[in-house]
Amino acid sequence: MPELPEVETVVRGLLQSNIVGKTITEVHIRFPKLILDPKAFVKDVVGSTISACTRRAKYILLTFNTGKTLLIHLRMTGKLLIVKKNDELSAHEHAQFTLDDGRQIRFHDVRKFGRFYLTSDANEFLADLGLEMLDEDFSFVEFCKRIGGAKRSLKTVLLDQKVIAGLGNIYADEVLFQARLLPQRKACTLSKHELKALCDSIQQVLRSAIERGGSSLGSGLGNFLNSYGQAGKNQNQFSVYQRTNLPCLLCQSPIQRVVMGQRSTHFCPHCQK
DNA sequence: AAGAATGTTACATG
DNA sequence: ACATGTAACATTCT
Repeated sequence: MPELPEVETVVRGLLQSNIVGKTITEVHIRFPKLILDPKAFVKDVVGSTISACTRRAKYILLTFNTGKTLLIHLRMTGKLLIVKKNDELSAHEHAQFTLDDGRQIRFHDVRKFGRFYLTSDANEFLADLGLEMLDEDFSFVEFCKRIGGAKRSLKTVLLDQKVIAGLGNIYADEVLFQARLLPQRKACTLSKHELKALCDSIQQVLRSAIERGGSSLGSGLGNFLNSYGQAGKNQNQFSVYQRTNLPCLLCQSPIQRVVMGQRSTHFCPHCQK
């Protein structure tokens, strides 16, 4: 689940929990593939103080006073949970960071796709990622430059993290509905007006999803939860995602589902052009 | 019980 | 170099 709004929700939760300024007294990695060199990682991080917690694309960045940055990618089912350090360990908790105030940050991941990366140069690590759509210095001109010429379909382009950072399968579909554009449209066929609609839709969809605390699908263990273990509310706002054959909210036509680039893709064949 | 699931990457093919 | 397609990762849910 975790796309930009979910990752942003996690980061805001961590900030609210006042983890910045806390020192890490103990680290346990119980799933070795989580990070390149678990032993070196533990050695490196123990004793560090968290100096910042931010987001870039779908990465959570924990910056330490040592100058190193821990980048966490949740992939499909990863979660970061804040608990008391004596809380019983549950299944799928693959890493834990004990803080000097008696709490722990735990990494929970059913499918084990999530990864940690420790770097002394976060900028270099993140250099190839695409536009940050909600940044203060976001520029529509830059957006057009990146999207406008692409010969690929809009769906593929929106999912390409090197073009635009942070959209995933859910929000790509929602954005295209909001912009009234078919996922199959080639990006290079968009008029200036349509590019503007696309740009505005991305920002609106992301902003409102963040306001609602992200999207949580279903009730399983893989479901998105924020750092307090709470579900989001945005799943109730979907216009097309997982609404196959249900009536379009605007025109009542049945929502269609096709597969593009191995991902299920939902759209209204009447409203989207 | 087969198929799909929010993400990414590596590899192959055109 | 670009575009598309497939498999793989690991597990759970429908």
